[in-house]
This record gives sequence, structure tokens and C-alpha cells, in this order.
Amino acid sequence: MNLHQFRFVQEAVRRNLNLTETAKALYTSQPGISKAIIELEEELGLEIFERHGKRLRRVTEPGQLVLRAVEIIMREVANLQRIGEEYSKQEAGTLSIATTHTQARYFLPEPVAALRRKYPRVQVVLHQGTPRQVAQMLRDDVAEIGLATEALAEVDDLVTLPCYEWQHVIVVPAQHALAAVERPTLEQLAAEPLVSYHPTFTGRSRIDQAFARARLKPTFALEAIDADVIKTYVRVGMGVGIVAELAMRDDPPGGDLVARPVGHLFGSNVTRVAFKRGAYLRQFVLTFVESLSDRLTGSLIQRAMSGNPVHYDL
Amino acid sequence: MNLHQFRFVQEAVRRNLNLTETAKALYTSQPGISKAIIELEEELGLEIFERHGKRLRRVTEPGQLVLRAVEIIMREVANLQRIGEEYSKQEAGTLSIATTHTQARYFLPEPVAALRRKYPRVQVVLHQGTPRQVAQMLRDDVAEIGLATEALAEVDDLVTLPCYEWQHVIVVPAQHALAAVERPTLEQLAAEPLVSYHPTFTGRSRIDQAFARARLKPTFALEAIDADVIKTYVRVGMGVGIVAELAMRDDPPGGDLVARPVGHLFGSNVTRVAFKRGAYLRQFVLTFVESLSDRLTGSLIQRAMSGNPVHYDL
DNA sequence: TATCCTTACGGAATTCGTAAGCATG
DNA sequence: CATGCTTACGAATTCCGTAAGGATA
Repeated sequence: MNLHQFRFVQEAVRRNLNLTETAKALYTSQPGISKAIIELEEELGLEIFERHGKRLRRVTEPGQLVLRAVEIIMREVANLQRIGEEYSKQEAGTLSIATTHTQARYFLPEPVAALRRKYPRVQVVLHQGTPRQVAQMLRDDVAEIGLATEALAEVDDLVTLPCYEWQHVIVVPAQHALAAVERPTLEQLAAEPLVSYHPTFTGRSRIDQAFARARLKPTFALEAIDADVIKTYVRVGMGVGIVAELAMRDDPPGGDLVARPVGHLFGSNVTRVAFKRGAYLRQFVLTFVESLSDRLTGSLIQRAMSGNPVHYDL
Repeated sequence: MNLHQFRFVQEAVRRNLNLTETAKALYTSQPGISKAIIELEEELGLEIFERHGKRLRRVTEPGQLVLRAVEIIMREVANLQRIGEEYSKQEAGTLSIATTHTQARYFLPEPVAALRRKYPRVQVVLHQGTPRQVAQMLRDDVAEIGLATEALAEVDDLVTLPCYEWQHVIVVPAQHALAAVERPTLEQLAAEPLVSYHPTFTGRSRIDQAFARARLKPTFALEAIDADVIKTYVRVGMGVGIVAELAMRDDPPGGDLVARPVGHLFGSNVTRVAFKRGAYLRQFVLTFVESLSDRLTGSLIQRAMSGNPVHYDL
């Protein structure tokens, strides 16, 4: 039994049981992978993978149990490396953050800058993707912490904590009829072509739910993952934009676009920070996570990490 | 980084940082241990052990963190082996039980026999010791499950579940004056020489507490770890025995010894079963643990293992 | 001086690559 | 026949033992 075998098995599962791809991903030879896995199976006296001829078809029942143990082992190996980083290169290291465009563009700049001010030798890597991809990047150890409004809370092996609460705003050109309406209604919006996020992004689910409850079928003229794109199309008259309020923060009140809060229509959303259950958080990571919300304290984070559910109001 | 290094570090800590002993315990050469640990420290870029000249003095602060990760990794490696056992040799394997004399002699025979009836190919190994030793045997992976009335519940990295509740009885020769007394008092007992368990065993702490509260200073003529020994000395007139009621179960009512329950004096005790947090319990182990109490069910045990506190009345 | 950790070194075992073989879809 | 896992084999590396060196209590 050795750590290589564990890594191979884990990566093989992540690569859909394709050992050739696994070998490429781990920069080693394919026969080496094959042999190592077979030897582990022999040592344990069970088959981790069900084989059909010479192809791996699926994970066996005992294989599932093996996999769970392997996940924990590899997690702790990663933790050991982080502990090493923390204590050898004091206050230096790399923080990989997986997040959506909205957070990367509008929310994270400030806390990331603060992190760099406090720890100038820390390097930050941003990985952008859909909320589901964010979750997957955490599971695959591509990123250490994740930030998104959707999806994260549903993933079982992630620990999530609420960061901040926000609502949607509609955005229209200053001369648009709705620019003068203080509290637009769902009916008014449904009558216009809309420009908003892709269905899996940034609270879009709340928007769809609200329209569905009112039995309205709005027209989406354009869907994007990105408020900057949405605003651009609103400017050229494609329709009424619906974006996160955060995305309008930097637009001056007297500018060419007018924003109206529509929390009364779509409710409020909670953006969450997540990390893999059991991950070791270095000091600067802890500091960073704390900086994401006034209510997040180190002890609260530790409590959440240890598996206890954490409840508090934002 | 490899599993050998982890094992060495773990064993070194268990052997009080004596690498020579560690090497002996692991049947390998002492320089090999030394080198492996140094290489791990180099790879992590930190010192796990503080050295004074050429001796290891103590575990450093980062070393504590490393140790915690190593413990988890080795635990999961042990789990992998158990999973292998479970699925390769179906319904066969070894179950190591750490327990005290009282349990081994009076409580366990029945459930152990039942286990062997259901799983004839399972081998049972009993490790006897003090309650503290029982706890230590679980921590050191000498035994997989432990059974004792004392100490177990206080150990942090063990999961414990109540098994059964019992009270003490006094034991006297049939012709003894107290043999006729239905409900003896603390004062009556304190006036006699007593024969009971060693202070750390089998509910003895309750006995001491009761006397202390009544400001009585009883005389213990003899202390043993073992009700059979105690009964023997009661027979030869050394004094009044105080043992677990279980220990008198097989003595016939009309025999040479008379037992009187004294739960009204010393309260009741709870015997607990324990295992290492995060251990993988094979099917036959689960069955065995369930058989220890009517109230223990598989799902309850799983819940306790997953870290959730379990509360129920016996 | 007895104990105990580190360094040095060499033979043995393991590792890991390439090349070839063979099963599936 | 293209993809993909397993087997074969040999060079390079790592492992792990004994022997020697140096530090502490």
C-alpha cells in the first residue's frame, strides 16, 4: 500500500475510469497506473473496479468504501503540505479561489487586495466557472476555497458559510420608461425583453421561481454569465437587465444606466464561501475567509470545519 | 512523503520519542527510522520534533498538526485493511476486544459465544487491562473495540455508547451478621473491613465517592481487579466484599455466599462500549456491538461514528 | 560510560519507463 | 481499426541493512 496507489485510484475515478487520461494527468506512464491499481487490489484482496474485458466499467461496492478512505487520506496529505507551507515559508504561499464572475469582478477585489496588503508574499489564483464547476474544483483540490451564490450549499463534502446577502436590481437606460418607476412589478418586467444571467448563475433561479409562481413567461433576449456583458447589451437597447446589486455599485447615480432594487420581486440571495470538509486552513486563508463577512469569526469557521452545523443570521 | 514515514512518526510519539524502541517495535533498523523522519521533515520544510543535540526532546507546534493528520491517515489505512478483510474473506477475520476482567469474565462470554455461533470463522482476541489501558489499546490500534465502566467516556478520540446499567452488591459468608440485613447502610459497611476492586476499576470510584460524601473512612482489607479473587477472600473471612452484581449472577441463592444489592448506597454504573473515532466497523463487528445492548442499533452506531452525539436512555 | 541519534556506504529490491500483446466497441 | 488495459522486461533509483561516528545524561 502506498500513496501513489491512492492518488492513481482517486484520479482514475475523477477521469471516469480512463487510465490513459489518468496517466496523462499525473505525468506518468499508463502501464504504471494499471499495475499500481492492480497491486493495491491484490493487497486488499478485493476489486476496486469492475472490469469488462480489459476496460474499467465501474466502481465496485467495496471500491466505494476504499474510495472514501482514499479521499480522506489524500485530503490529509494535502493538509500536510499546507502545514508545511504555513510553517516553512512563513506568511507566504498560494491561495486558489474558485468563484463565479460576479464574485471575482465585484466582490472579491476588495478582500483580495486586503489579503495582499496584509500578506504581500501570498499569491492568489482565481479560477472562474459556473457554481457547479466551483464545487467540483473544490472537490478536485483545484481550489482551496470557493465563493458562489448557487449550488455550494447542496454539496455534501463541502463546508459552507454564508458571506453576505444581496438582492437583484433591474437596469435600464436613463431614458427607458421603467427608469421612472420606483417599484416595478413582475408584470411590468414580463412585458419587456429581459437580459440577465444564465440559468445556473448568480441567483437566476430566484428570478425564474418568481415568474413561475406568478404564472408569467418572460422573454429573455440574452443570457450571460457576466453583468458587464449584460449592461453592455442593456445600453444598446436589447432590453431590461436584471443583475446583482453589487454589479451596479460602481455606476454613478447620474450615469447612462438607472438601477432599481427588485428584492420585493425576487427575494434575497445569500452568497456563500465553501471549502472541502476537513481541509487545513492556513492562517492567511483563515484571515481571508474572516474578512469576507463581519459575522465570520475564526472560531465559527473552526466549528464549521469540525463538522458541527453553524447557524447564524447575517 | 510515504506511509512508512507516517507510521514511524506515529510510533515514535507513542514510544516517547525513543527511536531505538520505535525501531524494535516496528521490526526495522533504527537508522532507517531516523532517516525517514528527517526526510519527512525536510520535505515538509519543518521540524516535527525538537532536538536537543542528538536526542528528540518533544513534539513541536507544527509537529502537533502533522501528527493529527498522520493519525487520520493511519486510521484510514487501517480501515482499508479492514475493508479488504471484510470483502475478501467473507465473514471471517479477527476481532480484538480490550476490556476489564469483570466484562471479560461475566459479561462478554455470552455475546462472544453468540458472535462465534453466527460467524464461526471469526477469531476473537481478548486484551485485558485497566480501564485506562483499555482506552490506550484503542488509541494504539491494539484493539478495535473496548468495554469498560470507567475512563472510556472521558477520552476524546473515542466514540462511546452505553451498553448496560448495573449496581454494586455486597458479598458476605452466609453466617456473617450482615447476611441478614436487607438494606445495609454506609455506616454498617464502614465498620467492617472491606474487600473490593482497585481504585480505578469497575465502579470503585462510585464507592469512594459515596463514603467520602458521608465523611466515612472505610478500611479496605484487600483490593483486587477481579471479583473471583474478591469472593475468594470473602470466603476466608477477610471482610465484606463489594462487587458488581454481574459477578454474583452465577452464584446459587442457597450457596455459601450471600449477596445484597447496594445501589441505594453507591448509585448505578454504566458500562460502555468504545471504538476509535472514524474506525471502519466490519459487518460482524457491527453485529457484535449491537448484541451488547437491546437499545444499540446499527443506525445509532453509525450516527455515533459520524461524530454526532447520541443520547438515549438505557 | 551507557544510551541514543545521525551519517556513511553497499547490496538488494523496487520503481518506472518503453515496447509489445490483446480485448472492446 | 482505434482506443485502451495488461504483460514483459531492463535500467535507474530507492530502500534498508550493518558499521561507524558523535552527543547527551
